[in-house]
Amino acid sequence: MNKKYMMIYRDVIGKIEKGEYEANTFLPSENELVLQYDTSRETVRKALNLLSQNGYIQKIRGKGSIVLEIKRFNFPISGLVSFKELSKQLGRSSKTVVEKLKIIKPDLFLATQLETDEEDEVWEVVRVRHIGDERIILDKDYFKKKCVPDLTIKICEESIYEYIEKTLCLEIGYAKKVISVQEATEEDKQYLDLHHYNMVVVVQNYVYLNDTTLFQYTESRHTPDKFKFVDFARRNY
Amino acid sequence: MNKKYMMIYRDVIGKIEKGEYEANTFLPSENELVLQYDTSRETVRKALNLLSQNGYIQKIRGKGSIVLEIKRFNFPISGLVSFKELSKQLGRSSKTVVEKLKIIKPDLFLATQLETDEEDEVWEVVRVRHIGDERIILDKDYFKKKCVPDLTIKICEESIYEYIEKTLCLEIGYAKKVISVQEATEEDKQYLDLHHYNMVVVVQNYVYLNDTTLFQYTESRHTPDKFKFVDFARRNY
DNA sequence: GAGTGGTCTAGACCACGGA
DNA sequence: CCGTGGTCTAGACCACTCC
Repeated sequence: MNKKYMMIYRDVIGKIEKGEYEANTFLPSENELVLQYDTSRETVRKALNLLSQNGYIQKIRGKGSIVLEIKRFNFPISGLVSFKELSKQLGRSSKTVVEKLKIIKPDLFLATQLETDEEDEVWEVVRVRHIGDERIILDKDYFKKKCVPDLTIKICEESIYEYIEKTLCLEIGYAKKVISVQEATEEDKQYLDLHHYNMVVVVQNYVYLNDTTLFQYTESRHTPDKFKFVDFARRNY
Repeated sequence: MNKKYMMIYRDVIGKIEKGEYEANTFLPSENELVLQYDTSRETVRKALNLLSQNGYIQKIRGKGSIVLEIKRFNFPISGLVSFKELSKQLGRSSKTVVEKLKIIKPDLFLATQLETDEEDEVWEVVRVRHIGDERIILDKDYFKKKCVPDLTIKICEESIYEYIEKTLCLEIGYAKKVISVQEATEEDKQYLDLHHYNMVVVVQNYVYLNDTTLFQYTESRHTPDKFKFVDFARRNY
C-alpha cells in the first residue's frame, strides 16, 4: 500500500498505543503533521478523519485534536472482526470446534436470507466457540458455493475471513447486522452451556462483497450472560 | 449551512428516496456530478463518501457508484437517534410517560458511570416508552446538572435531544453503546410488560459533547421480544 | 492577531473495468 | 483505448479559540 493517509493513520495509532501520544492531550496540529510527514494538508486530514471515525481522537475547531481513551474499551465486534482477532485481544484461552461442514441446498428461509433460490448450493459451517471451558457462541455460517468453492475443516478452525480475503482475494464491502433475542432451540441447548437460561442472543450478519453481491449469511447465537456488544457512534450526518 | 458537500449529500438522498435514482443502478459519475453541482471533484467525493458510509451507495472503482436498497431496512437505533425520530419512522402510535424527574446525588455506581463524584448533582429522568398498548422500553437517563441546568416534564415527553441541541446549543460529539442481557429487576417488572420473560436487554449509552466531556449516561431497558438493533458496517480501515 | 480546524478549488497522476 | 473511481497537491478563505 502506497497510500500516504493510511500510513499516517496507522503511524498515529501506533504512537497512541505506545503512549507517545497520551490520552487527553493534543496531537500535533494539522500544519505540524504536514511538515512531519512531508505531505499536503488534505492528506493529513484524511488520516485524522479516519482516527476520529474510529474513536481514537476528537477534533475541536480552533483548538486541536484530542486523543481519546475510549478506544481501549471497544470490544471489537462492531464491524467485521473475526473471532480469531477477537480472542487475541481478550487474551483468554479459546478454541473453535467445527461441528458441521457440508454442502447443502438451502431451505426457503435460508434461500431468502441469502437472496438466492433453493437450487443454488451453499456451504453450511456450524462451529462452536469456546472461551475458557464454556461453550458460549454457536456460529452457523452459510456461504454461496459459487463465491467460495472450497472449504476445509482446517480453514474453518482458523479464520475463514483470512482465507476469503488473502487466498480467494474476495473483497468485503459492507455488512448488515441484526441483533435480537430469541427462545433457545434444541440445537442451542445441545451445543451451548446455557445453564438455566432459555434464551439466546442472535446476531444475524449479512456480508456483501465490493460488487454488492451477498455472499454470506451468518447466525451467531450467544449465551445471554456472556453476550456484549460495544458500538462507537459519531454524530455524522 | 453553506456546506456544499452536505447539500449534495442531502440532495442525492432525496433523489434516492424519491426514486429518481433507483436501487441497483449507477449514480451519475463523479465528473458528471461536478458539472451538475458546479463544484470540484473532491467536494463531490466528500458527499459520495458520506453516502457510502451511511449505506446509501457502494462505490466500485472503474465502474461507478451503485445505489443500495439496504438503507430502507436500517432500523435507526445505531447512532444517536432519539425515540421521537424513531417512532416517526415506524409509523406506529407511541407515547412516552415520564415516571420520575428529579435532581439526585449519584450513588457510587452512577458516579463511576458519569466519570464524576458523588457530590456532583445529576438529573434523573425515568421514562417508559409505549408502542401500541405495550410498555416496551424503560429509559433511565442521567444528565450532569452543570451541563443541563433545567429540565421539565414537557421537555422529557418530547425530545430531550432537541432541547439540548437547539435550545441549550450543546454539541454532541460521540457516544459509546454497550448492549447486554440482564435478569429483570423488580423495577423492570413494575414498569414493563414483560409477560413471562425474566430478562431484559440493556443498552448503556455514554454520550460525550464536542469538547469530550461526558454529560449523559443512559440505560435503556428493553423487553426481549421487541428488541431489535440494526447496524450497518463498512470495511474501512 | 496568531493559530487552529473546516471547506473548497483546479489541477495532476494512478489503477481498474470494459469495449 | 476511454471513462471510472482513488490518491495527492498547493494553495485559498473562513470560523473559531485564546491571548
